[in-house]
Amino acid sequence: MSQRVTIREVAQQAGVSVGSVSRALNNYPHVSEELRNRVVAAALELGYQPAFLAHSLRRGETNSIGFLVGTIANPVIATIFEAAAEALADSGYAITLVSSRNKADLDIAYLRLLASRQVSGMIVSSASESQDRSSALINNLGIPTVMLDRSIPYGERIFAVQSDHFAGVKDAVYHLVKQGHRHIAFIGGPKNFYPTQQRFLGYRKALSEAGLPLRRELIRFTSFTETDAFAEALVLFRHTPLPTSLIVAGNIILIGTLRALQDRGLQVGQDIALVACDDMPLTQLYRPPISAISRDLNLLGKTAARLLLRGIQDKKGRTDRVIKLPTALITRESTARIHRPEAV
Amino acid sequence: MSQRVTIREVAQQAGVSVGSVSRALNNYPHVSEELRNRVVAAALELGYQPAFLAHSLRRGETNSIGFLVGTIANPVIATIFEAAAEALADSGYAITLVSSRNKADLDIAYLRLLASRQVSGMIVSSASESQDRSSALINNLGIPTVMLDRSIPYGERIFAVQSDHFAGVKDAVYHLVKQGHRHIAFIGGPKNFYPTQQRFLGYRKALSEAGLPLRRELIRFTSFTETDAFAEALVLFRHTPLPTSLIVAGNIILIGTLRALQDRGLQVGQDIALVACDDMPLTQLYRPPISAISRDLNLLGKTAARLLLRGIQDKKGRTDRVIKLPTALITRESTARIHRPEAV
DNA sequence: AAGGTCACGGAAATCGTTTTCTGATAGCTC
DNA sequence: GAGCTATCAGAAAACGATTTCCGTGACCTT
Repeated sequence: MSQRVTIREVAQQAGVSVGSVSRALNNYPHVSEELRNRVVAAALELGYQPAFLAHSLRRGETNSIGFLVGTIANPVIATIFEAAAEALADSGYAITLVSSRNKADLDIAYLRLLASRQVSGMIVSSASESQDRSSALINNLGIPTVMLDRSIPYGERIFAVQSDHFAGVKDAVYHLVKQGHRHIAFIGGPKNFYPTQQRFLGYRKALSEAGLPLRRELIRFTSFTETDAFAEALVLFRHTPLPTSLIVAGNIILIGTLRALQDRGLQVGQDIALVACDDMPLTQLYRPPISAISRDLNLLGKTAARLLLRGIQDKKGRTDRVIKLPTALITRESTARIHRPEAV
Repeated sequence: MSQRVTIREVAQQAGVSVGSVSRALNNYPHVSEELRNRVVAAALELGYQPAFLAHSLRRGETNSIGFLVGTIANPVIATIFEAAAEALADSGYAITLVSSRNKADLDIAYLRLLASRQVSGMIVSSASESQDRSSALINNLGIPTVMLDRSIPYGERIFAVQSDHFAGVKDAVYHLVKQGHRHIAFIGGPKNFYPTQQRFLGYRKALSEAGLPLRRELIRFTSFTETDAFAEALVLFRHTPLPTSLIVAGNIILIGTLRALQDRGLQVGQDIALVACDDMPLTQLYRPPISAISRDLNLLGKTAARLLLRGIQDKKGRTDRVIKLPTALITRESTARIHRPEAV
């Protein structure tokens, strides 16, 4: 139907050679003003759009970025993505987004797909148990890559931007301790998941600094699904005596936990104090509002984009390879005061 | 560094001609089992990955789909995207995702970008005021396109998959009327936004069927931002007498509305009955749980993908060009019964 | 034994650009 | 006016695949 108009036709229309058209359109030096005008006019008239594929093939780069996520349906990830996408688009990159649904096989398959599509760079935020395998693959591919909230692999042009979950949870524990809590429970994501590890380390560190014992029965780890989180939370809530406070490490897990609380007829802030990770509409609007370890998702995305762009351009890996961003504890009614002093 | 291995080297390694390698790898007929094995072995050994760019350039198609959204940070859109992405990936397509942040200029720019990247098809769910301009552009581009929850443009290979918002809101109004409500307010998105239009039509239709008047002062339209929704909701709540029930058309708008309710100290289900559009964790977990007009987002995404794949393959536009999917009203405590009979 | 099909090789055209290489023209110096 | 240097134009070679064309044996059928 609408046959693609090629550079050859533009050249013919303008009465110049093909090479000159290319030089004129790509703002090369040694091109007379008159020629450039003639070419631009012809291109405009014919509605010429350079063929992306031919351009990239010759240039050897696609100007596109591969973005691998565990699931984009997680609003936290989606927000980070959007911020990064804006920054990358400003620099002329388009993003190929692949979602592995947290399946290890798909992580690998998608990384290969992105490589075969010759992306100029990658941002990776997958979350399967295949950390090692996919890290190794990322190293081998030799594509500049930014790991989002993941531990960094050993490679040359591999970078990472992380949130300081360790400090975040430490702050949260301090806060709870100050409110008088001594039975502080913890529900985290998978054990080999970087944010979970950092949060748990912060939890342990803060407890030990406060002189409180680490109680195995107050600690649960779960997968990323609401149903698993629900089940693990129930296990925790069946324990007697009920812990007086709880730190929930993850927004999906929070949903499962809240369901479990409602299932057991427990009131947030009344029967148990609650701190969530990541401040979302749900934590703000819940009754009572839920204290949260917040972080600037927008900044996270923008930083990842900037880091990647530098990684793509710089031949020398001179820049810092890891950037750690702060968290901030927002206290709300869910941790306002202790309502069960007898349990403390 | 890791020099790309070309088809020529594979041919040499396998001791066959370049053409045979291509035929063997692409499952062409007239290729002996033995040759195919030899080629596959050589390819595996060398770690050969066909160059995507060269392949696409010659074949004239990229096997990639452009996906344009207003914002992927909206969980409803993200969920639909994920479902569609899975189906498309199964058919060997990768997705280039662009997010216009509901800006009209960016809608146009991104559509052009996708076209210049020679995507095989597009799924479009943008939501700016540029409906007409972008519709016209989509028609001109001649790329098979599925509109997500949008009115369908006139073009040949343009399709649409929509939710039956009209019926959904009608059901909601019927439900409220049955509960005894006669002052039913409505907060919608932008007026030229297809779902808003359909929902408002359903609202009007149901009111008139129930013999209730359409009261201008009970109807508000807002943009997609929480802050705008908050402001519009406040205007509504300052009106006296307060409407006894409210239908909120959109999940972002719901957030703003809930904030406004809390700001005014109004209790959901107590001071005002509430029906939301789209069932989300927030509607389920809110206290009291919020009635919602639900729809199968997964089905929506899968259907869009299927429709697009058919549109790409079929030369003849024989298939239905619009698919409408049902909604289902889920009643919860937010509309359980009237607590202010005096106001009815 | 003639004819047909099948399985391949080898070379070359093609996709639509960019980039290199080779000239050509103009302007300048002396 | 010869010689030299910028400055550009035009032809052709890439980029790495797919695809076509032609040719050649080998095998099968009748």
